[in-house]
Amino acid sequence: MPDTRVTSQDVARLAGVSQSAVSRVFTPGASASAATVDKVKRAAEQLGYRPNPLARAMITGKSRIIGLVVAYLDNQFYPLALERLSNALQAKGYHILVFTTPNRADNIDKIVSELMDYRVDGIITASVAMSNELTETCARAGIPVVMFNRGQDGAGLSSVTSANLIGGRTVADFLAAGGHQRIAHIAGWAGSSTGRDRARGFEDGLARHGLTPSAVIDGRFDRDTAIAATRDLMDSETPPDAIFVGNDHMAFAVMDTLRDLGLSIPGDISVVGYDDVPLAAWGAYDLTTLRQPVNRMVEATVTTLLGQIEDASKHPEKIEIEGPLILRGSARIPKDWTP
Amino acid sequence: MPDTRVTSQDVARLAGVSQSAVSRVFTPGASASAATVDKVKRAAEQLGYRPNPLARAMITGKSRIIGLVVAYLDNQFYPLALERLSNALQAKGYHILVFTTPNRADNIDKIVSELMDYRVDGIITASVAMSNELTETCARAGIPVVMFNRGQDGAGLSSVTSANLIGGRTVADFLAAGGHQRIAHIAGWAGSSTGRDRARGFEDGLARHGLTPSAVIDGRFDRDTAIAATRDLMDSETPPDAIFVGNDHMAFAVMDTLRDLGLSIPGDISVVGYDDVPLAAWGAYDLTTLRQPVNRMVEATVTTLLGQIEDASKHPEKIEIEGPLILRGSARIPKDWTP
DNA sequence: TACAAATTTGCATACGTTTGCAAAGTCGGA
DNA sequence: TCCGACTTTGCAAACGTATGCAAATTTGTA
Repeated sequence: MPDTRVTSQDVARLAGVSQSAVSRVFTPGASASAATVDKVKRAAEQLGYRPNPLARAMITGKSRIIGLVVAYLDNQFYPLALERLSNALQAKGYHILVFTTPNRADNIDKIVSELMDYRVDGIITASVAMSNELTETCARAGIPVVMFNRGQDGAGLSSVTSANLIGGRTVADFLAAGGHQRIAHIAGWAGSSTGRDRARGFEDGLARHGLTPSAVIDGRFDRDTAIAATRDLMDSETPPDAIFVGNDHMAFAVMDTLRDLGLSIPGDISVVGYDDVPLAAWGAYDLTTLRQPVNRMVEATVTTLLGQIEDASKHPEKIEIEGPLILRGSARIPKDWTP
Repeated sequence: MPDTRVTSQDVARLAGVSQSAVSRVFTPGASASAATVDKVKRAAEQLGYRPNPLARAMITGKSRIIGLVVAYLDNQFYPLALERLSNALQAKGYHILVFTTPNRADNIDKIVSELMDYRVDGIITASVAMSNELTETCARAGIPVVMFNRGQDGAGLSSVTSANLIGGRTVADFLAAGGHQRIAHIAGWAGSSTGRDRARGFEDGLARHGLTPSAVIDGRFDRDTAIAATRDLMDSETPPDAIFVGNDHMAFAVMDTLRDLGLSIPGDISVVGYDDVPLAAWGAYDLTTLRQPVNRMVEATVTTLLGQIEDASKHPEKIEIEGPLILRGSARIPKDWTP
């Protein structure tokens, strides 16, 4: 009957060895004879012993805990990423300590302090930007940070994003090839690299076709803002016949609003999103969107982070992963379209 | 310039007091003179000292970490709950360590072991059932557990759910009053208390009106299963004119499928869900559904859990929270309907 | 068989806190 | 002014593990 609080001492006593021996048996790198390993394992099994990760963390300085800072979970993309990240890290013996935050900069300061208190081995920020000052703090404390789905100008931190510039350009090509005349953009939050890059790629892309967006509005990655923006666009003298929306979450709001106005999609107007969250494939929206390959992004995030944890001399890297445009029913498809 | 790894020793040295004094200043209950408090705070500020929670956890046995076990994050209800839980717990100085699991029982065993390794102060399981054996293990280890959105027959554990029986009954009343003739139920997973209770409440409710469900199919809280179930239902000789679906997540699938079949909602058939996730309010679905008051459920969860943590003698309690039926456009509304 | 090299083992210490205990200090009232 | 009651303080021992070091044991080689 395995009971509470059994320590390496107890195991040592039962196995007739020293506490150090027990420790060594449970420490991957350490040396112990086959005989000791056997005795100790047997005793440990019998008592139901498992090493205390907290005590271990104290002495090694490694907690095997990764801090995850996340802002909003209402955009389906993030829970999905969280789930995948947790699975991948669990498989490697790490766990995720969650910190939620409204996207206020001052708040992040506090949160990073708390993270450092817990001696997390690494930090993943999802949809959250880090000030340069904060970057510096983490670097000095030797805690690797990976920004997930957000970039940063300085070379200080690792980041994993999709190829937002290329993605924006692809959408531009697609909409231009579709023969749309007035193409508007409800952009992702201008305060985020992700939002800016998609917008820039999009405008660049249009320019190549001699076009320019009929309007660009900051949607702030927010549903209500996107709804208001859509209303404004459609109220104008020359409403758009296509809208590229900065992410799927807003695109759904846009589609709801357009239908509210009695418009047909894509008959009257095309809508293209960004992310390809599962909901985009559901019948009610059937949204044409540029996929962010969440699996590969998660994989890259974990690899980079663990790499930096295991080898502190490793340099931060900025990883961009390209995703395809997923053709569905919310936007007119050009004849002979090839991506 | 606050730097890495400053300990209470360093602060003590600078402040000219003993290390214990520093500890006492940072320990809420302890006694220290105003003069010491001042000296220590000043020194701590200057060095950028913050107590190490791991060391604290070692000695007190309290980690201020709550383990959260969660199965699937694709049903919007759970990320939302997670976010709220995290916020509420953070406000109380606790943090969430996430454990994801496919819903396999054997897996849960391992996960609970890991949780106990980390000496979590409490456990919240969301949409996950606990075996009686496991319940026993936690009880013996003195770790309080609250099951969120899932109940259990034995009296061993606390649980917080909505009033699923009453909810199911309310939906039955509503659909019966709407004059529907053949009412089917695509139920939540029969392996979950939540799914069973809603189904039972629903059948009881119909019985009161002298009705019986035209069909009951286990949808397993799964989108694909729900789609298949819907197809089966509509393929039958006497297809239903109303479907009560065990949760919103499946209800969306049902609506997509019905529309695919060219049916009009609620003209040809009414659909009612359960949860009232944000998506239910969006234009594309506009789903009539029974609300699970997530805020109050989270509040109750946190209160119960922290209560048990702070007072170990407290008994587990089973809390049920009633929610209203939210009337929207997916189901015919009876004249003069009052809940 | 003997001896050097390599491996295994135990001892003791460290990690950064909290806390029981006893000594020292503070305060008020007679 | 003196004494008891109460508060504050420092000392030292925990908490459960990892690890450097030196002693002990095993292994390999001539």
